[in-house]
Amino acid sequence: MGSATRSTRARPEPARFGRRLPRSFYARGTALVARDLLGKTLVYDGPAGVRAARIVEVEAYLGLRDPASHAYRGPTPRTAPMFGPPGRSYVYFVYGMYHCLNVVTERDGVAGAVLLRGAEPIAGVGADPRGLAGPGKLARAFGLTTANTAMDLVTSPLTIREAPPIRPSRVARSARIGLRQHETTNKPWRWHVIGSPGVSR
DNA sequence: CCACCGATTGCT
DNA sequence: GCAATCGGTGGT
Repeated sequence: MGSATRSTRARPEPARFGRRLPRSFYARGTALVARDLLGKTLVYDGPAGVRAARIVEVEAYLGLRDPASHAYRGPTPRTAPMFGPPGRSYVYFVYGMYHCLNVVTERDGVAGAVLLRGAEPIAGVGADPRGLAGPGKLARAFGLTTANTAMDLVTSPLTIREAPPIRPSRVARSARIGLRQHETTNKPWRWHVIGSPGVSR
């Protein structure tokens, strides 16, 4: 009926970026999702305007089997989104001054997420090629805080969009960064685009 | 209630 | 190499 044309309709999506990744993309296993996020476009159509960047560095975090994961000891108020349905954000606050953005991966009830550690500027995030190199800097450049946790990447203004894939020969895999060295935490669950200035290190 | 500490960053 | 800075978490 006529009610469909009221002002409740969503703001037009930015046309210059690719199509949003479907829910199914996020539900294929954390490691596979992590690898496939390289090259995709992170877009946030937020209060400060449209911001976008190309993802070039990620890390996978699991749940009860991963001592390095926030979800290792079970769900808490902060980590609840990690146990929620796939395709949502999990943003946490660390060191009293930084925020970090994750993409939730496993099915509802199972913990799993991919930390976005590095990206290359596309729009609205400055031109410094090193400005998004590191999870704290990336979240800051996008203006993301804990207020942005548990956002649905499939239906909200925070999205990840399709983009030309990264050649396998351009992808490196290594141990995760910033963890207390432990046999169980040094698994090769970090992926990055070789040579990109958006990689933290 | 209290004490510890971190999926970081930037400066010495 | 290390200080900054503070909310989440777990133990008392």
